[in-house]
Amino acid sequence: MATTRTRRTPAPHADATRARIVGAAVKAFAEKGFEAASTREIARVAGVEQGLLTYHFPSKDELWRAATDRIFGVLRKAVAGRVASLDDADPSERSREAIREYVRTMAGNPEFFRFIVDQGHRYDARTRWLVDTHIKSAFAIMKELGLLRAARREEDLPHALFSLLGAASFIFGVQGNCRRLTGLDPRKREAIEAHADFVANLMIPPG
Amino acid sequence: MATTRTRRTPAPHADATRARIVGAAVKAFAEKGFEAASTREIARVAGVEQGLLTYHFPSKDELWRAATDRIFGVLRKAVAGRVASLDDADPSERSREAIREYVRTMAGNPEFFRFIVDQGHRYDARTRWLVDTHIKSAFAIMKELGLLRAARREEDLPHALFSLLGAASFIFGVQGNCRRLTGLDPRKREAIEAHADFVANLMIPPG
DNA sequence: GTCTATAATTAGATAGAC
DNA sequence: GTCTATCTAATTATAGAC
Repeated sequence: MATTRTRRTPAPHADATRARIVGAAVKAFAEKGFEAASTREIARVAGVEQGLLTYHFPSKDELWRAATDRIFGVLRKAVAGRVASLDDADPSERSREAIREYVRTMAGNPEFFRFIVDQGHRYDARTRWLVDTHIKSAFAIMKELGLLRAARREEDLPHALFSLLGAASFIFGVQGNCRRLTGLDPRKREAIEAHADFVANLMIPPG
Repeated sequence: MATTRTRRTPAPHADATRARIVGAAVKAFAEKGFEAASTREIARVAGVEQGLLTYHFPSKDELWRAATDRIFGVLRKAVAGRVASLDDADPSERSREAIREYVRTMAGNPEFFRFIVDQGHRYDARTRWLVDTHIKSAFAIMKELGLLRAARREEDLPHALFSLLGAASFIFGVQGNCRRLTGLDPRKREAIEAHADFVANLMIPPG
C-alpha cells in the first residue's frame, strides 16, 4: 500500500556517515577534551569534509552530546549483558563480581574516564546535562549492585561511590603515567584482572 | 667593594612578574588542560601583555614545565610539613593518618589531579618528563609512608598506588559531577574529613 | 623588562554549488 | 547528502620600539 512519505529524501547511507562522524568524535573528545578537540580533525578521521559536520550536528556542542550518548550507550550495553549473567551465590561475592565487571568495563573503554573527568571538574551546562542524562541512571544501577555494602553507612554512599569510581578507573585513565612509573601496562589482560581483583577485595573484603 | 656585575640589568621586580605568570598558568592549565589553555588568557590574568610571556618562557611547553614545577613544589612542601608531625603510635594508625593527610592535600589542591590526568592518558615527552621529574619521587615517599601495608603483596604495589590515588582524588577532580549527582559539595570541610576517613579505613582497615 | 604590532596558522560556523 | 569556499575570531610565536 502506498503511504505518504514524510521523509522527502530517503537518505541512502547518511546514517552510516553520521555514525562514522560520531565514532571519530568519541575518539577526539576522549583524547583531547572538548575544547582542544577540533571538528576538522574529527571530519578528517571520519573521511568527510568539515562543512558536512554542521549539516548533521548544528554545533560542536550537539556533536559532543551525540558522542556522549554513544559512549554511555556502550556502557549500558556492557553492564546489562554482564550483570544478567551474575549468579547469586552469596551477596558479597555477587557484589565483588559486579565490581570486577565494572573494572573490566573501565579498562576496555577508557573513554569514559576522559568524558567524565573532562566535564566533571566544572559545573556548566554540559556538566549538568551529562549527570542528569547519563550518570544518575548509572548511579542507580550501582546502588542495586551492592554499593551500600561497600559504603556500610547510608551517609557514606557518595564517598563509597567516588572511591570506587576512582580506584577502578584511575589506573586506566592515566595509563601513560602508570607505564612510565611502574613498568606495568594497565592495558594488558593480566593487569586488568589483577586490578579487578584488588579493587573488588578492597571495597568488599572477603571472609 | 665594587665587584663586576654579571647581571647587566638588575631586574627590579621581574621575579614577581614571573611568579604571577606561573601562578596564572597553573590555574589555566588545571582548568583547561595544556592544549585548550591559552597564553593570552594567562597573560591577561597575570596582568601583563602576551608578548612578555615569550621573554620569560620561550615556548608554551616551557611555561607548562614551570607551572608543573610550581604545583609539585606545593605538594612537596605540604607533605613535608605534615608528615614531620606524624607521631608513631602504631604503624597502621600512622599509615592511616598519612592517607588522611594525602586526601586533605588533594582536596586543597585539585590542580594536581588535573595536571596528572591531563598528561597521564598519553605517553609523550611531557608525560615522561612529568613522571621522571616529579611523580617518581612522590611514589618513593608513599612507599615510605606505608603503601605496602595497603598493598599487602609486593606485586600489588601498582594496584594499591593507583587505587589509592584514584580513591583519594577523584571526588575532588570531578567535584561538579559530585555536586550535581549527590548534592554533596566535596570542597566543604566536613566532606573532606569524611572522605579522608573513608579512604583511610578503606585502604587500611582498622581493628 | 615590558609593550605594541603583526605574521602564520587554525578554530567553528556559514553560504551556496552540485 | 556532501563538498568547496570563505568569514570572523582566536591561537602561538616573532620583531622591534621604548
